[in-house]
Amino acid sequence: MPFQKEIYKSAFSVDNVIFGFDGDTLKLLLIKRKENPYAGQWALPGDIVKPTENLVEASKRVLLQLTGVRDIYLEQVHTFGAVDRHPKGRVITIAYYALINIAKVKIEAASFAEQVAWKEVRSLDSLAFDHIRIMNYSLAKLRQDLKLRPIGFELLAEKFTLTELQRLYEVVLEQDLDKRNFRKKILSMGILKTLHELQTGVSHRPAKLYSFDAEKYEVVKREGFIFEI
Amino acid sequence: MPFQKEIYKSAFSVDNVIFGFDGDTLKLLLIKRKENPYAGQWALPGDIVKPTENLVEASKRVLLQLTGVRDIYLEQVHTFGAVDRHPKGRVITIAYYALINIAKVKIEAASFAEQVAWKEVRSLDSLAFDHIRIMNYSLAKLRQDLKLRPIGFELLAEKFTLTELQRLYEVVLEQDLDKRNFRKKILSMGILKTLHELQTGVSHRPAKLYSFDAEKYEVVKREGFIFEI
DNA sequence: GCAAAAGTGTTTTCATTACACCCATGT
DNA sequence: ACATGGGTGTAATGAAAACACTTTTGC
Repeated sequence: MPFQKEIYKSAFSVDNVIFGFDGDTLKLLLIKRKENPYAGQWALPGDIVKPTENLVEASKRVLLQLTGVRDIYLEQVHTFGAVDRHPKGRVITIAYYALINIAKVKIEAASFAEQVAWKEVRSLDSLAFDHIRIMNYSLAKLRQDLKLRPIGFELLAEKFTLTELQRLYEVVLEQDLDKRNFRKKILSMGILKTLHELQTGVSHRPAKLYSFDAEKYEVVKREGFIFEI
Repeated sequence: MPFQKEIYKSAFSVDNVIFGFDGDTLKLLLIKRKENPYAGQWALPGDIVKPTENLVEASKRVLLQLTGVRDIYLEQVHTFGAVDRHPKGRVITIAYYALINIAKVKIEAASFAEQVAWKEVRSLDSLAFDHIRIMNYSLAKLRQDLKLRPIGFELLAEKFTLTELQRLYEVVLEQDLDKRNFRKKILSMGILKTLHELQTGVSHRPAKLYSFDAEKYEVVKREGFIFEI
């Protein structure tokens, strides 16, 4: 018997903070809980970790089970462990965050999720447990990371215009950026591929399309580079 | 009964990565374990979290019990949760790190610590559990944080010279810094108090003494400032 | 031909870097 | 008087910020 019985009176869970972008606003993937505690309330998709699974695996499994979302890169944010954060016992939770393109995934409620939906981050005021706090913490980390690394490409379609990319940065950072300076900077990083294709079906001058060049990024990253907007 | 029994077959611990500076090298506070697993090996001071304590509290309690170190600011680094990281069961651990001035604390082994000691970070090659990995991860975070915030003052005496401060940055970052530029920069931040006192007992021109001005730092921080060396 | 967004360069400003000599003290 | 680290300023370079007009398409 490795430890005394009493230490087993605790459990740990994972919670996923999944940000999505619809071209206009920043959204969060939430489930409506079917079961108690907090039945009927919106919550982050999360659940207890099984004894035989690693944390990120657990996070991916839970996300898939509850929302149908699969195959995404999750980054650990922080562990929340206040004694009273869960009404039914001592449950600490490890939060993970990710960015995804809303148009690329289909969401589907299952397990103890009664519904799944994308909700605007700015409109959220209450969530189950301490999930508002977890969301705010993750959002702060997202903003910080967005300034240091080229994340954010995940949130767009495969092919995107520079204006779309700029809009994404503006929405996440909640600040306006200068068009010329933004383009100069993002292009000078050498992590975009010009596709020599144009936007179609717009009633104005069509924009050039770009895609994120993961290989170039790897090279640049190895040489130790700092991404900053 | 909140959850099924089986989820209680897991536990969580905290581990402390305590960096210290002796004016010359960066050190890590370690304990020699008295008990199994890993009896006789050096390890980070850590232990299982009790059901009734918050995580940081647990971290402080464990640190005090094992090493005698009290009253320090601990920052959460990351949670490590590989299924096989603990030989006796499923134990995930939340790592905290801190910086302290070696001369200011007295360390004292107790509980399941047979010894406590400061070991040079550069000389470490193996530790109990996955503690080397945890240390490396924390060191990376320390370096990152050192560039963004004025931590590091914790590692020095109340009164210090600019050369001492520079030496600290050089040791942690493992790079040489230009004396004039370092001084220009650190002074321009307005977070140091000039004490109008001089070093004594040195066989060269005595240096001016400074102290960290926490109030000025709070003001500057509120106005949103970025510390960078 | 008008509306709507795309696309494009230059100047100014500021921060970073590189760099060498005199100063105050103890022995 | 010499050895030791303390202390100081300036010029050159490069990055960031500010800023306005022409272009291309659909209707």
